[in-house]
Amino acid sequence: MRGSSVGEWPPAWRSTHQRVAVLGALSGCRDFVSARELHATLTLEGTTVGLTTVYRTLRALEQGGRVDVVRERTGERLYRPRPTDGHRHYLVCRRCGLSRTVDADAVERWADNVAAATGFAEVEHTVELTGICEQCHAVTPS
Amino acid sequence: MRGSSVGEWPPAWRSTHQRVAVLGALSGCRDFVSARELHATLTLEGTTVGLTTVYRTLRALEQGGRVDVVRERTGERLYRPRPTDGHRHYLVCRRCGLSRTVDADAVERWADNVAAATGFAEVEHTVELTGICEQCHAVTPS
DNA sequence: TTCGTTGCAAAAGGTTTGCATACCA
DNA sequence: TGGTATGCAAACCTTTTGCAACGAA
Repeated sequence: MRGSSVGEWPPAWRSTHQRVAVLGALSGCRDFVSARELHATLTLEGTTVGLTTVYRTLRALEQGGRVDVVRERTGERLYRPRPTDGHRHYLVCRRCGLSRTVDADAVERWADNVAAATGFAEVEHTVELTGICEQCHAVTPS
Repeated sequence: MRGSSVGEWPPAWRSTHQRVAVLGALSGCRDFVSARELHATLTLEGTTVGLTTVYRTLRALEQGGRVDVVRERTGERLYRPRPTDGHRHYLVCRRCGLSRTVDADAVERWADNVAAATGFAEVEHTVELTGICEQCHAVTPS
């Protein structure tokens, strides 16, 4: 979305072992994960972090534009570290969760045009693509 | 409003006064409404309908593809009757909720191309556009 | 009469908050 | 030391479900 400054989030961001752990675990994820999954992973690793802290950290990252967020059908939020600057769009497998970055220039251009044509200001867009990846589809086509 | 030639999703769809009321109230909405708002509206009108029934009716309409659904930032679902067949995309004002149908052929084509190029099956897409409408922006630019 | 539908209450599920404690800078 | 971060428990919100009563066909 437009207008999010990617630089520095909270004025004072302390480096605690919990935050480092959350960031580390998140970085290790290639696909989208929920706060609960992240918390479970950390716990299994032996890291002591509260679920609340995971939520708070993810929210801070989200506000800072450092992660991409999609919503499950249930409303649950799934997070993924943002590879580079600017936002990305993904195609996520509904079966296994595999995510794949897709080229979304066409959508970006379209969104810009809509913004210009409608008179709306501060137009932001969310695009979510889901499907069944080749592997999953091979196992159970329908 | 007219409800006779409605469609036929659930194998057996009984016409109860509650369902007629929900459909009527929903039809009267030009913009997106939540289940709670719909329920409140009906209650104010003097119609006795349970919140549960509103949810169930909306879910049935959603499954039958008779309403468009968007998600609030909070995760809350907002519904709007679908004008015609085929799904639509909207540009919604974050201040007043005003919604506007936008031409989304470009996005449809792009989604189809992505589906074809990635090997994913049953690709579905969700596109949500939000902004500040001209009126609201005139009142408080930022 | 039959069986889908309703509504209340309670559960579920995810996310946020209050508040006392712990700890980084 | 000062003020931020943490974590537990409880609160919140929206949505779903169990179940007995109801009512359309």
